[in-house]
Amino acid sequence: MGESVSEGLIQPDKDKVKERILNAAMLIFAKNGYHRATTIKIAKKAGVNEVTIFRKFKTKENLLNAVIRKNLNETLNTLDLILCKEKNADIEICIKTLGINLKQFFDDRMEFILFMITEGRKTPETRILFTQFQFKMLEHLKDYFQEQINLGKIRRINPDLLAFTLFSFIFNKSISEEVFEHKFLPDDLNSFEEYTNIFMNGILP
Amino acid sequence: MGESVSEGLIQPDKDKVKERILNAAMLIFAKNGYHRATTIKIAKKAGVNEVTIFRKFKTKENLLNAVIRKNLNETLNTLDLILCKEKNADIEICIKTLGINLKQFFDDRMEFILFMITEGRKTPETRILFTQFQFKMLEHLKDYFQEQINLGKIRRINPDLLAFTLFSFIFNKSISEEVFEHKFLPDDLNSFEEYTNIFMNGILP
Amino acid sequence: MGESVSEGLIQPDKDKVKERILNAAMLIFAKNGYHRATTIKIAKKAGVNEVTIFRKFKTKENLLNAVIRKNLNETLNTLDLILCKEKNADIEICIKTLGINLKQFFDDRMEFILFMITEGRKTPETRILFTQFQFKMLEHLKDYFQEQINLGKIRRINPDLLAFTLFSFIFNKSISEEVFEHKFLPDDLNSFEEYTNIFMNGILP
Amino acid sequence: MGESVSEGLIQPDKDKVKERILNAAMLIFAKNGYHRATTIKIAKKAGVNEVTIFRKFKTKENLLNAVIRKNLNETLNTLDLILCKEKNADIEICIKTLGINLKQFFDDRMEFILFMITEGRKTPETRILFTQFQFKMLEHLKDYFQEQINLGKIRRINPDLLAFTLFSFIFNKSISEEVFEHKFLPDDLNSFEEYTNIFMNGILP
DNA sequence: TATGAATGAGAATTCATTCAT
DNA sequence: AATGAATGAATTCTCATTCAT
Repeated sequence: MGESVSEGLIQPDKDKVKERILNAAMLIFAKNGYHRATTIKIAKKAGVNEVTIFRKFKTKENLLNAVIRKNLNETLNTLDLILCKEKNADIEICIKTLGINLKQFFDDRMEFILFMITEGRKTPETRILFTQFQFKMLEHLKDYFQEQINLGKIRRINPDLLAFTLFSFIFNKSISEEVFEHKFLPDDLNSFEEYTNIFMNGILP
Repeated sequence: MGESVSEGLIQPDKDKVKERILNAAMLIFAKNGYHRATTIKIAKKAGVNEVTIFRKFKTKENLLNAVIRKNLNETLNTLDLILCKEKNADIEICIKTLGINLKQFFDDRMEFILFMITEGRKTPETRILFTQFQFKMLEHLKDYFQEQINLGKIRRINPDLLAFTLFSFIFNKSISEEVFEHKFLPDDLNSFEEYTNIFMNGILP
Repeated sequence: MGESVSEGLIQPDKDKVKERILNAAMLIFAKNGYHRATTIKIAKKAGVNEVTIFRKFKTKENLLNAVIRKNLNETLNTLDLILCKEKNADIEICIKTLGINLKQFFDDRMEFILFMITEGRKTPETRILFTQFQFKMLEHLKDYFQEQINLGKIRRINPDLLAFTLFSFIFNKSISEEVFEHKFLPDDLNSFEEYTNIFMNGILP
Repeated sequence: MGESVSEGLIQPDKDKVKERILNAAMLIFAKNGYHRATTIKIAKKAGVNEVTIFRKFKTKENLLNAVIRKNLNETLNTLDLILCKEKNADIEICIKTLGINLKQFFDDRMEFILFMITEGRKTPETRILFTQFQFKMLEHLKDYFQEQINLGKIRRINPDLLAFTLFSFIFNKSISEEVFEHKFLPDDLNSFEEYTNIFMNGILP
């Protein structure tokens, strides 16, 4: 129905097609990996003719890059939202909330992230792009910790290391749950509670 | 016929061939991913005829499973060595040494681990196998921490969580360095020193 | 709607479009051969939309024929000019000048002529067309020689043969220079001078 | 030895396959041109599976080059035979015989030569190869004329030019008959007779 | 009339796998 | 037991051509 004949609606079909292909490709790529993701599967999923893909993206490799770029950008934007929100709350609460949100964020995208880790590594262009993704995330966290150090709320520790430590725990929890059959730490909420405790107080008695 | 100098001898080369194929396959798989790793490339690397692979392993999928099983076993054995060594030392020293060793261990195998993460996930059999890998590692660490808790050397915290926290940091450092262009934390030794400090004392002033 | 400033005007551009397509097609065909010459390349060169080609010419094969017909006609007209000019001059001068002009004429069109030789041969219609091209040229030359024979300026020799002999030399010089890396006879002017000498006096001492 | 059961026949099938493919390719290429000559057509003609072509020659382009190289070599060898034969006979007879032989030689290969002219021109390697072909032929002729000049049997004229002139007539006759519908000079024997007359005595009365 | 979007029919090429020796 | 030769099934990609506006 929607957008047609006249109706006067705003959004024309214009690049809906390109968009549809990108979305389909993203799903198929993430689920199957680059090679098992055939252009015909993608075309079917997108509801277009296979050739249309080549008209729009020239080569499969190109399509891959377009998919990565698009999703990375969207992902970075979402990330900004998450990271900016909690800055002024109490530090313990902040870390917990941020953890929960970030975990959800990774969980939602883990298939794509794993895809990036393996396929993205091969072309230098996407490798750089993907590096930015991690870098940006870590920089955000680092800034937050730096600020807290300046405010005297935490000890003077290398804020890069703090950022990396926190990131590792959350990212790894997400990746483990996606990759392995077995959940070593079953419950997110409790885990974060406990983790924050360790992170803040250390393990010594 | 050809190469059999004399018929009746013990033929120690017997399954050197199978071994050679498995080693070659492991390298080619890890470097290229399952699909880019063609049987002909593997055959060339192994110095055997392509068909020999099919004689020995029937299908490429089979070869993949054999490779994974073999490498996972070897890997688990190596892991045992690392994890058992340091148990009785001072806790801080122990964690640091273990970190260094584990990091080296991951670095050496990261290509294969990444390969497992992506390709292993697809066949249930290897997925289970791979799960054991993580499980075993975490169990070892957990046991260590449980012991330390019992000895009163660290507070009563969920030892699973402790294991997972430590593992995350090390594993993530290794994976980051393999996947991303940019090293966020440049130096292993210093990083571990600092990390151990946080891990043990927390971040609060 | 777009570009039609006002509806009712005479549109002199009318079949400028067809013309533009034909010119573009001629260049692309000659440079690439029929198959490498894609309709999209032609469209781009002509500055029109690909579909316009099909509006105007129905099929690519049709376009080919139109191109050939057009260029052959233009070519034949140009040829007429060259061949008619020199008829009354001294015979040696005439042959030399004609040689130079004809050579230039071939050089300018050799890509197209080579294209005709290979692609034109395949469709009977264009084959006939192209045959006329050679025929007309040879007839012109023949008439000239017949006339000279009648005037007693040259011996009674088969004028067809004379025409063909002269034509061969010039045509072959042009084709050789286009096709081969190496110029066997470097300089046109000298070569024609010498050639005319042989042609007129033979090789015997 | 070797290959087989019994039969004891000399010629093993060894590279008959490669040979068969080359021969089939040569025919299909010459008849259809590079693009119309599909690998499947070639495979069918050669009586092998399409893939075998790629096993043996990697790419279609490669096959093209192999075909050209092979045929050019065979052609150059045949040429040697023709050009060497008649050196000591009477000059007029020699030229006539050589003409007849050369004409036959071209007629037999004209499809391939035309194919070379158009497709060979595109890749530099084959272009050079093909240049040699013409060069060799002209050098042979030139040497012959030089000798005759030294013996005082013909006037002191640029022997390169003599070679080129003779070659042009013969080559052009062959090419014309292949390309055009219409034979301008119908009969080879008579034509050569007459041509030799002109070539030796010139056209003046 | 002109065109942006879409497509069906092949094309080359790759690859795991089987056959015959 | 091992291998060189051969192949069927897929896959990416190209191209002329049609559709809908």
